[in-house]
Amino acid sequence: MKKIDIFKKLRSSGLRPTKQRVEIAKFLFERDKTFHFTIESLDKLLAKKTTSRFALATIYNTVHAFKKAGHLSEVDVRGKKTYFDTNISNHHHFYDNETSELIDIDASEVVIQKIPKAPNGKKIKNVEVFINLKN
Amino acid sequence: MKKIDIFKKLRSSGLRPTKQRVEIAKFLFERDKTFHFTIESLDKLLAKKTTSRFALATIYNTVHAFKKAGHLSEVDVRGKKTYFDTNISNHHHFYDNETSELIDIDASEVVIQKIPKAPNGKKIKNVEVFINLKN
DNA sequence: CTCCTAGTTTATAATAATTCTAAAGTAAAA
DNA sequence: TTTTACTTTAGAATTATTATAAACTAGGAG
Repeated sequence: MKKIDIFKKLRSSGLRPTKQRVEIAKFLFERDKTFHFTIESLDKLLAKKTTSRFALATIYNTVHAFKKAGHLSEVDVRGKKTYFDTNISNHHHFYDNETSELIDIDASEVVIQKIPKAPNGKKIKNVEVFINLKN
Repeated sequence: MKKIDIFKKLRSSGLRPTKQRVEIAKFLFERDKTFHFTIESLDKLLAKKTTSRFALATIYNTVHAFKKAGHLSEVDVRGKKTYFDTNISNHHHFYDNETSELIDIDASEVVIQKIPKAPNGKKIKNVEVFINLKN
């Protein structure tokens, strides 16, 4: 994804393309594979990769802005830290407890044959399959 | 579950049946239906139900001891608080975002037809299905 | 191009959930 | 009954996250 596209992506979602947002967006979205991270890991990786310095609050702000705009999704993982995912399509996850690592599973890789009805007055928003791994 | 059984349950899992543990265990396990809670909600409910007072640290200690002994399970829910479940059998959950409420789904209610292989060198520990609800 | 304004970044403080600590208390073995 | 190891407790410490308020900046108005 080129810089011009990053600009478009930000603009179209009502986000001013500031220096910080562009740098973080480039880091997150200029990838072939999907990327999973926590704020902490992102902070460390950005510190290594770029010469700029980002306040932690900026990383929180930016990641949440991207999430709100639909450019990032949040993953349900047990634990204190919040995990984010650059893959925003409907999909599932492996979770490796040993390494605290998430791996995407394409929606087509999982077929559910039977599922219960939603309780009275409620509807099913989405179904997440979470496969815990061991060695 | 009678008091004597609570004693046995604690003893058999290497936990001294102290006053606090017995009271908390009675509150958690003397139920027909499974019970979902966070430390905060348990603390409030205990404060209402019993005359005794428990230090918050004791509730944390006790709940973790029960979990370690296999009497409670922990549920993956996105958010800051940790959810626990008195249902320790393999099962799934509905999650109502509006009310932050969990509802158990019996393992037999969900049939998965197709699932990907675990990555190289890893095995599947368990599969959790999490159904998000909306109104 | 320059000024203005609303949106942004930043360092730091505040909050929330949880864990740690060390002293006082208690269960159960000796 | 005494001893010892395990528990409880209040409060401090830690960790992740959010709020605050002052300094900064992008982009439009003139």
